[in-house]
Amino acid sequence: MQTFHNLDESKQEQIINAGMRVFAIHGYKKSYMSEIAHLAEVSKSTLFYHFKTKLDLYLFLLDTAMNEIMDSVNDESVYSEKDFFECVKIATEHKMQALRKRPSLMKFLTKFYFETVPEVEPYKLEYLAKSDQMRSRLVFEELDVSKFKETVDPKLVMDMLHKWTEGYMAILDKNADDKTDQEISEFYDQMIVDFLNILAMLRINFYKPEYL
Amino acid sequence: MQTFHNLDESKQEQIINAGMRVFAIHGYKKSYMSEIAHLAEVSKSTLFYHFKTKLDLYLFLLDTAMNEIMDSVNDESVYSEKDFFECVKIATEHKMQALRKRPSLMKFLTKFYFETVPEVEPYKLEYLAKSDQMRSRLVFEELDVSKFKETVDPKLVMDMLHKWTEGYMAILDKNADDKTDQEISEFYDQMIVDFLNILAMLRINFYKPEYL
DNA sequence: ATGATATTAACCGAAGCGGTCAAAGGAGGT
DNA sequence: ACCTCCTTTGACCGCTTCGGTTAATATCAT
Repeated sequence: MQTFHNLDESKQEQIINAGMRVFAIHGYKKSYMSEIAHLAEVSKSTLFYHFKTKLDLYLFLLDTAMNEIMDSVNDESVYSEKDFFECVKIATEHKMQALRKRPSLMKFLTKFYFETVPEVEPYKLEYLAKSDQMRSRLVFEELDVSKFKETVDPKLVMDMLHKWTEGYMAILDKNADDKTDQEISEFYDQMIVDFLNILAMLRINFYKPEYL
Repeated sequence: MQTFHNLDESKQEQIINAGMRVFAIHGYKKSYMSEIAHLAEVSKSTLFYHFKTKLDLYLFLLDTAMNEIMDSVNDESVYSEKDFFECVKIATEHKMQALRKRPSLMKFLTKFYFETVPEVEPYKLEYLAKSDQMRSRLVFEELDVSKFKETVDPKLVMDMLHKWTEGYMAILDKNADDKTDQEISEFYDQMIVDFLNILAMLRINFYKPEYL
């Protein structure tokens, strides 16, 4: 693991992406070092050279994932904006950029959270502590919702947009296995376009006329 | 497989649900007969008594899944309604009922579609033929969209609702592994409630006043 | 009791897993 | 050219676990 950071950055990326992806899809136990090695286009021995055991690799990826997600979320620019749609727009674009860089990150962490194998159990506490530090979900509670018509429930709008993005991600997820990185990027681009269109449509119809 | 239909219906259900669920989560190769047996609360030998091989069981589940999905979708009641929101409402409730009965069905079929193991490859053609018979997605093209305001794009609304349900399903999916069937049912109930609320909200704000 | 059907624990050979090791590249200094 | 050090790899090993078999047992209608 010390030797790992001396590698070409591109090869590091390959191994990290391959590892997260395989662990994200199959979970700890049903992920095999041979599979990760194959996807990363290195030999299995190379993995064992840089990481002494499978668990070592897993924990390294876990650490990497948690650091990256915290870096991307703890950006102050999101918290300054108070207009509902502007804020949602900025936050989503942020999240999108992070996921675009490492598509399997979220799924990897979620899968970890639901792991039942005893090897990884001890590390969940640490994970919970770190994710508490992220106040991402609380951010929307202090938003200005006075611009909405009375017939609109802001919480429902929030939920609707959230589920929409989850759905988009899920659709990508199903098809991602045989997509190139290029195609996945284009998919995210299309997603942002669709999302902005929806935001615009909702804004026109949900805001009181005087705020348009 | 002939002996299987003589069993108590409840035990048949247990085995079908366990099988679809395990195959849906792990795919063909990484699903183990021992795992399915454990989840179905029978012994591994029992599975091999009713189904000669793992592939036999898989193909039986595939057949069952395709028949059930076709039965639920080919219901004429969906096609008669022409009002946008009414039609979406009916179609979604239909789908929901089917998934509620067998939560892993869709995921099982999707997973099958993306299988790469040579054993199941030959059966994909048959699957494609059958799914072509289902005209579910075409149904919305002849809907009456004249009631919408000019600022609303019906296609975008349709897409938004579709992604929303996909998102809800994806969220369930992530947590489903350690949920009881009872809890999953309640989850679907909540989903229907949320969905109807969203439909109502959209209808009020997207339809021209004279149609409310 | 008897025969047919349904279920299981114990078992088997083969495959595939995590992990090791000796040998071989490859980049740089001399 | 040679040696040195770091990196990579194919071949290999012991062990687990898989799909599948078998023989013994449980269940039940007649």
